[in-house]
Amino acid sequence: MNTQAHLDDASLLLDNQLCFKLYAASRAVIRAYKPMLDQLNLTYPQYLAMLVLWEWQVQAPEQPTVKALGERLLLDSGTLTPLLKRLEQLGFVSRQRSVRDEREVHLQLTEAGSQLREQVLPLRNELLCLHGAEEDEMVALRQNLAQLLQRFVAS
Amino acid sequence: MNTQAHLDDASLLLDNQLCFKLYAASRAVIRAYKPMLDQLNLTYPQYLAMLVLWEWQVQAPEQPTVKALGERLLLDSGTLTPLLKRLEQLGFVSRQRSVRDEREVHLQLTEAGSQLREQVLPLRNELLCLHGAEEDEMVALRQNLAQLLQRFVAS
DNA sequence: GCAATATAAATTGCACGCAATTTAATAGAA
DNA sequence: TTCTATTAAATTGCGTGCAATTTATATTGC
Repeated sequence: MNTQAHLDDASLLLDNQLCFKLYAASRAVIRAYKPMLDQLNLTYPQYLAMLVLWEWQVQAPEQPTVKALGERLLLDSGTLTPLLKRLEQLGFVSRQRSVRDEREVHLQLTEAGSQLREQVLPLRNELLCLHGAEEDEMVALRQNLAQLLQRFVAS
Repeated sequence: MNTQAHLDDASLLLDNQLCFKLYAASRAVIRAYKPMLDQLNLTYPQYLAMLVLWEWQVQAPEQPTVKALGERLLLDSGTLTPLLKRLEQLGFVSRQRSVRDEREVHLQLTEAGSQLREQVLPLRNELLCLHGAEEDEMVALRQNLAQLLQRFVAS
């Protein structure tokens, strides 16, 4: 019973765990988004999916498949299929089997889904204001996270 | 249909979203922990709960309640009750109603739960090595996250 | 002392995440 | 061509997260 020997090792203290800080911060930010997302009738991962679809509408000629969306969000079909069915039920997205390759499902924004974007910007600015988010600080953190993410995803 | 007006606004691009980076990085790190946690027979939030219990064993005279654990992990009884029942089934934790206040449930490490800690340190070092985590970088990121977390939890 | 309030866990219900499997369709090799 | 391997979604099962409610107990205000 040499418990004491381990007390000196602070590396397992919760407060020293980067992994917990990440986990807690991520959930805290999602929680902060909730009031805004409630107004849009979206959950947080649904919102992220919509961000990708709005972006795709502009940048790419063809609508993305479930796989392409999953690569962007780092999510698999086990998560995305039911999520997309809900977005379809909400009337924001339509899903259709590819004619060229019937394994694929293409995603298309409906008019309502497309127009939802207009509501996001003002709500999001309000949100950032509310939490006094500093632009500089956020840019720095984002870069740090990108680095970390790359390291861990690359693994 | 002034879609074009919004194209110029890059603030809604996924890659510019701090919230997505946080969310993705958090999941990536959890994924990286999985091989290690599989060896310990723990899920990630179960591991965080064990970290708190190991810490508590040393620092506080009395065993924590579910509420105290929840305050530390920022989780409520809806998440913790079933999680703790699983830790109990695994033989790592025992739960007992407080005698003084029967609303409370106190948590105690079993011998197996206490001993599990011995296995963590070497596994975790291996993990950090594997992903080439730089100590400096991690400290900086942790501080940034702590700041962000405080701002968003304080809200 | 006792009704009203507050508090701690537990429960319920729903939406993720993700591993593992299944289904359907395509691509590739012999 | 036909058999095999690969691929994209969907499905299944389990463990969170979290809002909302319920249950049981303790505290309070009168």
